[in-house]
Amino acid sequence: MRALKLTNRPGTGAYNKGQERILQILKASRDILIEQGYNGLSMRKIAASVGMTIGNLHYYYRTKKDLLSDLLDHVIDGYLEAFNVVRSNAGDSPGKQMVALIEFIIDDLNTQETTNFFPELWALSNHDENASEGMHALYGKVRKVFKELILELNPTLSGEESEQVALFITASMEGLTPFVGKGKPWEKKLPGMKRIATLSFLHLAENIKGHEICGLQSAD
Amino acid sequence: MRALKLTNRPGTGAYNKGQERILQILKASRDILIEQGYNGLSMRKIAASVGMTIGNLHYYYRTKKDLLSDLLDHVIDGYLEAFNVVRSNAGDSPGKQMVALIEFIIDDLNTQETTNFFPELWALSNHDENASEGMHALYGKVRKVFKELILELNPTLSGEESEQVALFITASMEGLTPFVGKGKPWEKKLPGMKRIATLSFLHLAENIKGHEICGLQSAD
DNA sequence: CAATAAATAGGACTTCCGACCTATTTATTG
DNA sequence: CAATAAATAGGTCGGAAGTCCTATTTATTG
Repeated sequence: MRALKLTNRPGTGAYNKGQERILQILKASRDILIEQGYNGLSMRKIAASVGMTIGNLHYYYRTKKDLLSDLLDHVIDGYLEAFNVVRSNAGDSPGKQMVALIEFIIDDLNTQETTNFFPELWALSNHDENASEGMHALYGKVRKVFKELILELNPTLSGEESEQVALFITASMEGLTPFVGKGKPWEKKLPGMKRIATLSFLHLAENIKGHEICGLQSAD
Repeated sequence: MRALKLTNRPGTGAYNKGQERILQILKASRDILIEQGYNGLSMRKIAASVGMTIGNLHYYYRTKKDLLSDLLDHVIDGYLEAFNVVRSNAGDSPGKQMVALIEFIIDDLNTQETTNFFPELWALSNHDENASEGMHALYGKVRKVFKELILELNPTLSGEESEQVALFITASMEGLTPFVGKGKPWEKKLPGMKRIATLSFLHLAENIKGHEICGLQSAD
């Protein structure tokens, strides 16, 4: 069950047809965003792709900004759902859970959607407050899971310290996107990156000491 | 000495004034790209920012595509120059050189230019062949340096293996951009990320074994 | 079936965009 | 200073963008 705000027009989506239309709009928008980037995303293209008129599209979304907001929420929700599914099926051991999540995230880089969507989201987040919020909400939830797993693997860490390690690990994986993503020059090295990542991150989580992170403005 | 193609119009930039104009155009374009994203970058805005007419701007750059190409080369060249300066001043020990480069790259994330420019570049590279080429040329040069340092730190690795470790390390650092960059929610954690990164990457480079990377489709 | 609201089509308006063209002015050079 | 090329201003064109408005059609509900 997805909990979308779904436009901000009173009445829209009350009938079944309207509900379906909104999903069609979001799917078409997502496809265009992925294939052509935000720069290539226009109300006219979306309407044409769905097979409706611009007037009708504006009946569902008064402004492009409203549509983008719903679109980002929609896509982000999809990722969170998939992430939670993987987490649920990853067994009990924190080590195994962490490896499963790392492998899922890195494998997922090799999809056209992820390869193209996230760089677009990062760029948008630099100039769009709403995109920034959605993006950081997503990553915050992912980090929270990693933070807790790291705490189990390394109980000497404080919550703050574990969170920083989680930040480093999750951010690092995202950085692989423009390099080993779908169609990228190092796409074929994705398995190697997965091995290095699991190895390196697990070692980091298990062995890092708190004082190695938070050395508050220490001398040389 | 920068070696820019500088437009593709015969004659342009022959006089001193023209040379300066081109630099003004590139600087204005860069500022707008950083502040408003590629979506907000238009010939009219650039012309207005420089204080010239659109007609005059088109005299220097026939198309927006030409301008973007020169702009990306311009900015990328700047980064490469800075990177090479740091490398030259980092001493002889491969370990120290690597730490210096890691610290430089991560510190640099905390500038508005880097924070905003690179996500824009990554997104562009998904839909613009020319942007993709320039971007991967830049990262290729950075990786080459890391690859050689890693080989010195860990002579048991093959060239191929060292390159993959370099890929992982450099990509990981880039991933920090949308999180600890200028104005980002975790900006204040940049020093912590720097410590974790140096620690983790140095350990990785020194201790990883070749078979841990290239386990060619081995069984479990 | 009538009433009501949702969904749709089609157009119109304004703004901005990239690109082009033609004089005119400015700088350089012989 | 004259000749030549560079640099500039200003206008124009077609197109695409977002937004809005008004009928008209369709679906739901009492």
